[in-house]
Amino acid sequence: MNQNPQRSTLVEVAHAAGTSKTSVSRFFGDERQRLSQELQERIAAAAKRLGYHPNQMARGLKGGRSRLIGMLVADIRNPYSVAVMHGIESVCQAHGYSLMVANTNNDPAQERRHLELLTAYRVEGLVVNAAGSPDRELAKLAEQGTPLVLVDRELGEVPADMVGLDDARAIDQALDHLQTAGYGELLYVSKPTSRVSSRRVRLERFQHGIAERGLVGEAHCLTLDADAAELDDAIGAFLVRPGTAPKALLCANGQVTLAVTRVLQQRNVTLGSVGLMGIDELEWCALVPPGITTLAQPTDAIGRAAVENLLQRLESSQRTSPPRRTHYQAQLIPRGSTRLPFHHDRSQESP
Amino acid sequence: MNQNPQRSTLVEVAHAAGTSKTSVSRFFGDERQRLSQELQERIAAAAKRLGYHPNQMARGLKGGRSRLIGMLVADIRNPYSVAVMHGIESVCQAHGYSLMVANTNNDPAQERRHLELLTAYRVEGLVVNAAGSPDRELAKLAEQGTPLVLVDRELGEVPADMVGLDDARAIDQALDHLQTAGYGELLYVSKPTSRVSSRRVRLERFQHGIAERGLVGEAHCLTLDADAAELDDAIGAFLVRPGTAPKALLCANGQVTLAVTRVLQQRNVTLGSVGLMGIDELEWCALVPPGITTLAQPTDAIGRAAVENLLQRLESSQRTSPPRRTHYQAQLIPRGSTRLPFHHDRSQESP
DNA sequence: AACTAGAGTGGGAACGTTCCCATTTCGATT
DNA sequence: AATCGAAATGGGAACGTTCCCACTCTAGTT
Repeated sequence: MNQNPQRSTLVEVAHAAGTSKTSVSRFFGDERQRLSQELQERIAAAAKRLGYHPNQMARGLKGGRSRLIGMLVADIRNPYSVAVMHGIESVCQAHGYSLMVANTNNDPAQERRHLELLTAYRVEGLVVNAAGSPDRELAKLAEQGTPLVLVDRELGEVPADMVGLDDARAIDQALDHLQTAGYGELLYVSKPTSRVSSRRVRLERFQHGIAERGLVGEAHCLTLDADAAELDDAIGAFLVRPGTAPKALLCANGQVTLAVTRVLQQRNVTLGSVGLMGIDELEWCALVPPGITTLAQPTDAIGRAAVENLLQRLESSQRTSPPRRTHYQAQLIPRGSTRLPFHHDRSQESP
Repeated sequence: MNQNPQRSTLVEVAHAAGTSKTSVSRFFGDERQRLSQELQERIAAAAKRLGYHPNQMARGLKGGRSRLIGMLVADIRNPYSVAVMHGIESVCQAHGYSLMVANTNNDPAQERRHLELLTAYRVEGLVVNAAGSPDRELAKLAEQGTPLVLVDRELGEVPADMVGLDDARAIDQALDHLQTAGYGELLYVSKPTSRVSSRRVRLERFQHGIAERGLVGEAHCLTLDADAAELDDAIGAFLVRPGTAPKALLCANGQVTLAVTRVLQQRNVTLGSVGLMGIDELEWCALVPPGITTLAQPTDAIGRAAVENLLQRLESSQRTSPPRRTHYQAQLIPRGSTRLPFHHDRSQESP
């Protein structure tokens, strides 16, 4: 019919409805009550007929409100990140914000790039779960008035709210559980702590924790993707090391749990006789016999809390109040992988 | 220092650099070559000093190019969707586009809502992987000139490109594999086909396929979240049904595979003696002994193809050429779950 | 009868860009 | 010497909104 079905504008609707742009603007903004019933109907009809939808870009320009929340994710294929993102998204939506997600593939260069993009779209708030973390840029952003929330990891110099797991307590829970279950010699496996605060806290607490509890322990940090062989070697060495107490592996996060489980399986290790436990609950942990014990993070709560923090600063404009930290407790889900077979009873050692 | 560190604008930079907004615009657009070396340096310095970043909203307004690609995802927690999304994101990025993701939780109302939002931001193209699918709205969008790509599923009336798996061929591969492996009696488990074309194609091909091959078979569609009990019942009934040939289950997608595996494990079924196979490769499929046979989808390729399609239409402006369908082949990954134990040899039946 | 309040409406200037169209300068060509 | 073209720059009108500030009623108050 009409050869050029361009998107129509406010003015066109106004014209079609025989009124002014101001009234149409009021209709689509939140000021309908100011319009007479009759005018409202005319506008609604015209808008529908023309297939009009307000242009959010133009709105953002004038009003200064983009209604956009940005999120910087280190690795979108990590189930943890996705779960948190899910929580974030629902809160955003509930408050009329849209979420703009940028995946950085754990690459500082991409982080910087994406951060720039996000600010170019004038996101009103930013959730950051990044690796290398362009601190300087983030700090500048915060300074310019964009509220920031860090998820799972802090960044030393950046004054921002933080939401995450109570890492220290989680490690304590793990150690307590393993000790109670009868394991006495531990290997902690983590990705390199680099600049990720949660990894660092977990590692340190592990070191302290085993000392406090009189356990034998050792920690190993490695990049999983790079040297699969290294992980295999480390675990191999741990397993053959002569020792008196039952051995167990503690995995710093879900990705590590996956990698470690693969290695153990390849080595034909029976889970339980060698203990296995990981932070992060994954959908398959119950399926690998005899079930892998995990510490579940309340991912949804973490995501929600992140945005709620953001929105609070945004709306109450207590923008400059000091940074808050919110820490959630992990939930222990005990399964067979930390249950010693009978013959491994504490009082006896097999030859 | 400065009490009001507002974001600075083009004009401010121009002023600071002692030049006009046009030149600054040229500097940040792609027309630097038109500026003298000296002026370029002055602008760069001023911009840096003021911490200037172009406002993408304003750019979008004037130029009509939002540089935004939208994506409607039915379920962001589905690893398949995330994998596809990953492919999409990298191509977007490579071409200077940003991705705006909207998760619809399989809810038509949210789909509509989010679609509206996406168009409000004037996304230049749209990737759709939705459930209920507001066909009308999508059709209108397409009509208005926004390129559309459907992923994994088609929508009858919407004239749009489509990228996905060669579903029919995949089912054939599965049936061939199962038959060769010695299974003769099959149960196909799927979520309700409803309006999802890929599910429908797979189901129909299964029905035809077993007939063609002279296999005994049956299909069951159910919503996984709602009645976990129903799945258990269905599988139970299938397993006890008297039959002569070895039995196997075929799962229509990754979510089904997960649910089915849970049921089988709870029922203490040994995988292999009852065959199990699923579409979609999941990271844990190798870990559940003796390994679950899958048909892997080339998710990354699918995502990339989706955006490439979009960009082609966007840039070559062959906007009105007829819809294209791109189908990828699945890759069979054979594992223990479709390997019959010896005593199940074809020529004999156990008592 | 003049005044006020408020409800309903509209005009026009922003918002921060891009892009079309000048204008200036200067060396090269007629 | 007059003309031309190209290179380097700038002025100003859009883009589609919002929002401030009118303006016009009608009805109630003095």
